Amino acid sequence: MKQLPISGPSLEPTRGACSKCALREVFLPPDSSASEARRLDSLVLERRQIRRGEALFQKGSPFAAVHAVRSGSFKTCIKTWSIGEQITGFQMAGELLGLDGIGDDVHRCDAVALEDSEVCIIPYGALEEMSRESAAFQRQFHRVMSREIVRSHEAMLLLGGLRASDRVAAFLSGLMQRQQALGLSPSSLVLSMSRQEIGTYLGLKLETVSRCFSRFHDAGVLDVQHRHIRILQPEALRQAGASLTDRFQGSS
Amino acid sequence: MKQLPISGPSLEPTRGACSKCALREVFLPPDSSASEARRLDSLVLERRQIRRGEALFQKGSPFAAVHAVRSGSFKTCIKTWSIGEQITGFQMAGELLGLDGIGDDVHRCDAVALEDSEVCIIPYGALEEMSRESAAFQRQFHRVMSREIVRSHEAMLLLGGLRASDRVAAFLSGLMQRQQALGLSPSSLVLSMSRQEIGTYLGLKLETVSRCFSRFHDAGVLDVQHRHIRILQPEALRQAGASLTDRFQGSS
DNA sequence: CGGTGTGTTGATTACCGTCAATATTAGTGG
DNA sequence: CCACTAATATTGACGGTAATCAACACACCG
Repeated sequence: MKQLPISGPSLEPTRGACSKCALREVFLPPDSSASEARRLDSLVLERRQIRRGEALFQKGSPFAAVHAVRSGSFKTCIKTWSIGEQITGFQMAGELLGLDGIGDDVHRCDAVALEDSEVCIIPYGALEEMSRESAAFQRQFHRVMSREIVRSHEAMLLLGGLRASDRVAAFLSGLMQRQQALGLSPSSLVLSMSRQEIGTYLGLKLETVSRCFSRFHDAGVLDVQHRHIRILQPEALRQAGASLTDRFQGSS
Repeated sequence: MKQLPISGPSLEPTRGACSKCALREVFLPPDSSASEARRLDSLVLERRQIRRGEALFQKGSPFAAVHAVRSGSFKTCIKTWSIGEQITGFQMAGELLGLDGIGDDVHRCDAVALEDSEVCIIPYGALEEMSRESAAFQRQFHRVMSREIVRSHEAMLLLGGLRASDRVAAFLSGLMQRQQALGLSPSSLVLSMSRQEIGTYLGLKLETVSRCFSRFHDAGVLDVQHRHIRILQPEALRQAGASLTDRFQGSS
């Protein structure tokens, strides 16, 4: 296996207020004031560039800050002696990293950049303080944590209840939705992760993932060219991976 | 499928301060003062008895409070049209229910009592308020949420990376540890959930769960008699389900 | 232009799911 | 208290899905 060095000397961080970057989506309620935006900016004292393959933090390293992905993308994974690794999530721009560390002041997983990326560093102490001062902000932070819980419960559903092809379909649907939320093309996407990594996330082997892509391709649902994916029949995908998007109660 | 009515007219709630019940373990740091304990008690205005099979809350119902299991046990599950149900966790005495609801002010899963149970009702508003007043309490609450995130990440590991028998072993190891944390016998336990439910949690069919129990029984690792389990070789179990308990980094 | 990492495809196998029959328990009412 | 029923659990035979092993194709990089 490769080493995953904690990233070396920083590249040049970009400039610009965080209240205007994706962080706004995470922390500011839709109807927030200018003063709240200023406060939000004051949280982020520092940014950091991480190169592809480097670790933002690793399991066991002390927890001090939450990170917001400003650009690029990450995977979070648990490595074990017996299994290898389980990927617990992929994070793209505007999403948070490191909430797992609050529990014991120590990170419980690795966070590795899938491409050259930049994160905003939000010191946890400052976050706590601001939560105490502003009820609105507190609420928003709790929402973020709660949604992460729901998200991983949905991942459990995916792992526990779906056949291979449906997992892949649900995975792609999810990526699509997140891209769309960022204002990017909803039908065309470039995967920043390998088949191996998708498999590790979905509880499948890379060959199985590859076969699923091929089958969707043959069926005319997707146009697959390595990591470039175009969704030709979004409806067919949603149907295959219906479990995560349907909000029905199975009564009767 | 059975109906899961929101529980009817309450049974008689028990008396006694919450700072002395299992809730203490959850919310009070080890070195907490008496005044903090009093404050904690002030959070819980009400208790509620839930009968076996009844729902404490259901997906879609408005979120207003977090619940702490005082006695008995629960399952939380997501029901979908296509899959049936995925159990996202089992909660026993001293554990929290309902954190999923904070995100959108609506519960995202059902919580159903596995046996006659009692919960403490902690209004979320009061919890927010106390979090703003006491940094120590705030920290503790964040810890609880964070640990729930880590817990479900570990569940993903289990679902994605382990063979059937190892899932069952890890599941039993986990139950054992939690029993032990409550000061109960670490070697003997009575399952409050059916094989079906264990299977639904572990992403397996009930027959597979049953077979695993039988194989462990034959191997002399467990003494299985329906829902009464005695662990004869804890070491063998831990070894089979090593993934969740090992804290190593897979380097080199 | 090789070489390495990544992805695709095929053949075979192992594990778990499915279907089905039986056993055991708990819960109910005589 | 016992008989009866429904729910839960065990066990077996069989089949399907995904893992494994292996060969090959393709891009990206020096």
